[in-house]
Amino acid sequence: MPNHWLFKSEPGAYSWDDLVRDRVAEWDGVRNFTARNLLRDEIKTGDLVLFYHSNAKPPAVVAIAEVVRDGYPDHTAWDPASDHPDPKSTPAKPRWYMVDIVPREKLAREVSLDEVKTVPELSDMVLLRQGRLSVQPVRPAEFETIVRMAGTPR
DNA sequence: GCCAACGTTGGC
DNA sequence: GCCAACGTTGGC
Repeated sequence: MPNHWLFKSEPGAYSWDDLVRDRVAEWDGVRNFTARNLLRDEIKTGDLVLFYHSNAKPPAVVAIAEVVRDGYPDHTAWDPASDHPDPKSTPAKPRWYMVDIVPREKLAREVSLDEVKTVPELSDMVLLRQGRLSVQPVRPAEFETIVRMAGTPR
């Protein structure tokens, strides 16, 4: 069984449409140890990802992506020309990790953060409990609930 | 643009 | 190892 996750991205930086255009993305630039540990150790090929637009109007889950490569070192960390270099990370001792994802399907309609907050069975989502974590686990039931909401008119 | 929450850094 | 200072995220 695949595991389920939620990845956040600011659409101004990298949107769902960007992923569709690129067909595959290296999920680079994550610079948080909790998220790093998930990327390095837990998130595996075949896992499903809720793609969330943060800092959007409204912030919302917009689509489903799929992991196509297990965690590997984020090479942008030791590239001084990248958007998020970290001199403490080297090829010999990588500090940050990433996975590759591909677009799987856009939700029939997006499910906003406000809407997530109204659903009792979603009240324990990491999205609500620990709002700032940009790569986070999602329970299978939570994943199913959101997908179902996306197919159901308000 | 503001600011609360919270993760990270570094002095001690 | 503690904790103050600082930086970032992200909702509003």
